[in-house]
Amino acid sequence: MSMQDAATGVALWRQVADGIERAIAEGRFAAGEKLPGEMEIAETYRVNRHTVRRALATLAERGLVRAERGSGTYVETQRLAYPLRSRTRFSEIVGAGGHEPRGQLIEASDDVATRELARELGLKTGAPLVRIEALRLADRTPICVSTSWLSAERFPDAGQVFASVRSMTKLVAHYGIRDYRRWSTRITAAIADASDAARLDLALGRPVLVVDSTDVDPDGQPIVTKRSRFAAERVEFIVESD
Amino acid sequence: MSMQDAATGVALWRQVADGIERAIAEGRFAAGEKLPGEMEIAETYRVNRHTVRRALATLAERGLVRAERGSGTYVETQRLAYPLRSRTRFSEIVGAGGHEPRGQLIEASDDVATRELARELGLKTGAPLVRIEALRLADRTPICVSTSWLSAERFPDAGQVFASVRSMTKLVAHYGIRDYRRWSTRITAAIADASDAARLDLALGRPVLVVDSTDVDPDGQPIVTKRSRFAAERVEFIVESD
DNA sequence: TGAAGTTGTCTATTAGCATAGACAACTTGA
DNA sequence: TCAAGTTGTCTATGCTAATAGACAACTTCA
Repeated sequence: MSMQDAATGVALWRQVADGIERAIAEGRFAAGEKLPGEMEIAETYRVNRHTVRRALATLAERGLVRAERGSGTYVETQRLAYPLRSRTRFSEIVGAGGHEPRGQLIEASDDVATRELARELGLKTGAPLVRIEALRLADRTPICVSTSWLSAERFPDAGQVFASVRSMTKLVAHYGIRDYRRWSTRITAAIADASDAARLDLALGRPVLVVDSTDVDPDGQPIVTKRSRFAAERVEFIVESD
Repeated sequence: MSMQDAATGVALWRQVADGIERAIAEGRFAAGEKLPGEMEIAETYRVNRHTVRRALATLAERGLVRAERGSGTYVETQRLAYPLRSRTRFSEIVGAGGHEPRGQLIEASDDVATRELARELGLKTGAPLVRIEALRLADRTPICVSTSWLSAERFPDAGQVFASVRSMTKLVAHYGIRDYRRWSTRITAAIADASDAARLDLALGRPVLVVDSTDVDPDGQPIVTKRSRFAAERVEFIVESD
């Protein structure tokens, strides 16, 4: 009576996928952490790299991991809890969740105030503005793309400053503003457009949370108004009633 | 995010095999019971008959089921507990186990006593004997092949009698012996020879328990001496110390 | 800027899985 | 003895799994 391999009839890629999933579930790979390379996984399971790729593909389809070409495959982070209150700082929220907040400038340009922007910022229509397009990440995971408008008179060269400090908090601190608070927040949802989807590494047709917000300094003077698009599958907003 | 079939990466035959094994474990098919035909199983699982055959083959290899050509596939019985004591009756032991004892004559012939046989039966060397080759089963499962020798003088036409009664107990009762008891029992083991293997439905190279025994009547007079070959994988002898 | 390392994609080959049909070999029960 | 039903075996076909190699596309870091 020959002893049967316990896994006969179960595809290799399935065994590999189950193994990786178990490892993640057991916490042997933390959320956001980089998995070993496909070659290395192939060696540990003693299978072909293509077999590993198939296993990872199924995990990616289920949202457990995310592959980044040229970089590696990462354990998908849990949906980030994003509280909305008067003190809302991306870096603090992400840091409190155990992740490293990162930011990167996509584009900075001059703009002029539409009527809506002018009203939000307490300026006149047509006032000169600086428009900053930025991507914000937790570890390696893109969280949101935000378009910020600031007064070009009050924050000259804001684009260049942001490029170096990569943080809105640090940007305004550069201009002597040590504190600010959220003045208004409006939330809606939409389907990511092509450029946002690309930047957020989202599949086509996926939803984003669209947040229009304005921050003011301690004197109540508007500093910046933003339109941020959050990857809906990666965050959940917590509204604290007070 | 398309929902993945829970069984993707698991071969169909494996799923069928697991399903049948679970059904047996849950008692939905009793030991010794006949499974539905391969065609019927194929329909319930909605797979090809050959896929069912593969599933059954793996279960058979593990000893959970046994296929009988032309008849059906049966759930393998548990190893039969076969107590060895002075009152040892195949039919009683098998019946006590909840199975139907069956016997069938393979061959009956005249023989003469070797010195060993003569000693066992209390006869002289060269005395005329009847030799009965019989197969004994529990339900449909072959348990043992036994070669029995009886005195041709005391039990004339024993072969024909056995052919009709199919039981050693009934055979000797036919000659007026209402009771008998085990006088000696010796146990050893061997590999089944080709003919025994075929009769016991054993794979080549499988072991048999070889039991040499002699029964005597209430007066202590030897009745029959036998050499039985039990399928080792289907029985376990219980030696009761008293 | 370049080298090393990563994932993505392509072609190709071999083995196993699953299906289908036909018929043989055998058992069972009428 | 026969018909129906069963398991066993054969051929054939298409699809999936798994392996192998090569190179492209991209990121990271020195």
